[in-house]
Amino acid sequence: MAHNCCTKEKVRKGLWCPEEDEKLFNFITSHAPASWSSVPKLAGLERCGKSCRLRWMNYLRPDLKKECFSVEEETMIIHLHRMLGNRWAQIARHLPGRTDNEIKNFWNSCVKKKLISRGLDPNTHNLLPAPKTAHINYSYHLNNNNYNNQYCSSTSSSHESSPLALFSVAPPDDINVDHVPFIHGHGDTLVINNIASAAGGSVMEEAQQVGGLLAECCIYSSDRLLDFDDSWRLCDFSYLG
DNA sequence: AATACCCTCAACCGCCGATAA
DNA sequence: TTTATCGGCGGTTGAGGGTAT
Repeated sequence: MAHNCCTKEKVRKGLWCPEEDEKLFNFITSHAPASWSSVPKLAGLERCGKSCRLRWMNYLRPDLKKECFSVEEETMIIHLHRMLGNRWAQIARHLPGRTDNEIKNFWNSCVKKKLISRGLDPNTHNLLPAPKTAHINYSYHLNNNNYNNQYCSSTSSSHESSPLALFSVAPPDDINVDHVPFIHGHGDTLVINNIASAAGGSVMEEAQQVGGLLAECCIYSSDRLLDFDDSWRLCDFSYLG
């Protein structure tokens, strides 16, 4: 059923001009309209009430942030999307000054592509079928004052080696936070399967206690994005040629 | 310089649930 | 209980700007 305000004649559509913005802004900030459907007539606008509401909510509201999304906001959006799916309005409630529309656009134009490039399905946040896999020979050693030079290793076979390949690592059953993998290759993406369960679900907290520095790598578990923290670092692995 | 293609994002559309009459 | 209206939401569109050819 059409909204009452939308069925009236002389309803403008399309982009808002500065004069319209000024009329709407002045009206809303100086009145408390009972309903959005009454706004166009009272504010002297040839728009429907829905359009006025949208313009106010998404653009004119004084509490809106105008700057680009921060890294923290992006991380928050990814986390919330994993939990809530495409419930943009709910996600927006956790990000003050951001609108559902803005977050939706940001997701569709930027975040989606980033996740895909990291080998993750943006809808499910699970791993996509890897276009390339490289079984690697990897070793773990601690990079921490208390545990320096402790070392253990595990091996697997290798199909190919490319410094920028997306690769999947199946850690040994006994992986734990005493055995933090060391990664070379900044910007690479390392996918660690089952690390959360292997570490009792608190690998990040434990890893922070282990200490070290953070490498510029992207690290994911197969079922959730792991939170980075500057207090620990993944260090070394080597490909089998 | 001209054209095609791509990307971003503001705005619209259609649907849904809540509420009032 | 039914109907009309509204606010709110998610999906989609298309204008306009940027980039590649």
